[in-house]
Amino acid sequence: MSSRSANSVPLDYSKSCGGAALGARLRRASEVIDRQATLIYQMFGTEFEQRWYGILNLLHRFGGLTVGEIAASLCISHVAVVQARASLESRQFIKSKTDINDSRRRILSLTSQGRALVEHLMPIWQHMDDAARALNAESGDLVATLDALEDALARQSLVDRVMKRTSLA
Amino acid sequence: MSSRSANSVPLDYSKSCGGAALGARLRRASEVIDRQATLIYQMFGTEFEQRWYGILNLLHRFGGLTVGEIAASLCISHVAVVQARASLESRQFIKSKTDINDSRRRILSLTSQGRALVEHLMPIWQHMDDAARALNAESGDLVATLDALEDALARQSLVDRVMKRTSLA
DNA sequence: TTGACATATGTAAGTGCCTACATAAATTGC
DNA sequence: GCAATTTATGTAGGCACTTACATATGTCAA
Repeated sequence: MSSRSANSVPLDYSKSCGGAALGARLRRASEVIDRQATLIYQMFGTEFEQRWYGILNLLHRFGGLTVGEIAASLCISHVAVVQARASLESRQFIKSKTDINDSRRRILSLTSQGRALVEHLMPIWQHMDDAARALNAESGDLVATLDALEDALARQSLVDRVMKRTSLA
Repeated sequence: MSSRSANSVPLDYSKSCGGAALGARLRRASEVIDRQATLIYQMFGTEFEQRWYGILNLLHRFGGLTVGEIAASLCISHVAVVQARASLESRQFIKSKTDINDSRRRILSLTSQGRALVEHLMPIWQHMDDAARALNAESGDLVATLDALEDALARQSLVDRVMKRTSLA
């Protein structure tokens, strides 16, 4: 490596950054977790996409649900649900039918293959939960911290906080 | 809404989920922050992409750097840097030249327009830093918690933690 | 000094979300 | 009972990353 600048460039600059890098920091953490989870499914020999998790779990626990209900419950856009649905339906893990009482709605439910997939992955998910609980404890309760962040942002959004400090306020 | 199932579906199911949802939880938080930051730049009337931030900051503080140096410093892939570079260069905020001593390398640096953009955004970034510091305090030191999470994962990865609990160990 | 390997950058395609927009069906007000 | 609005779903394309692979250049050992 050239000695031109190597000495002066920090090894993990994002750690030293404030506001505008907080999102990047969170993104990086989520990507690490996602990557590791993907590896675990691979080692377990099961084709599985992260985005299936919430939907499969909800359908397994609560039976048939609409796209909108799932989106609301998982706090994601309905579009994300629609996309995951396409992916799950093409592999026949879920099926969908139009609601008899409201034909705008589409009710999703597990197929027997979907149920089998959930049963198959249950032990892995249990282990992941255990591991996550340990990680959470070791990190000083990340989950509580994320809850607190959401609360803080609900009290006053980042936009409001910044605008308050600006001539644009 | 039909009464079919509404009562039984939790409002924020991802909060009640453990391991496999931790990544989703982090992702959601990062998206909230990113979205708000995007709004702030919009209100400030400046076209700005999130992914420019780290690179512009590094180049502003440390002068010319290579793609690899930037990637290492920001803990992102070199591909992410290459893509951001294309975006920044097409708008003439940065320029690049091949390293004289090693023609595999490409040294990126700010143009005068790039420097002007950084100077223009400095006050906003300062406000965002202040706001982030406040959010960090209100959330119970999110940054420290993320540091601790990274440390915990470095001690033992999620993969190892799960495999240890599995017959695959 | 040349062949094997390592390093730096770049391209293509994928991931899991998103916003903006389109369409169809239900509801509401007049 | 019909237009205006709201609600539910769907499509197109974007974002900030990623992995897998391709190419060019440098390094090092026999």
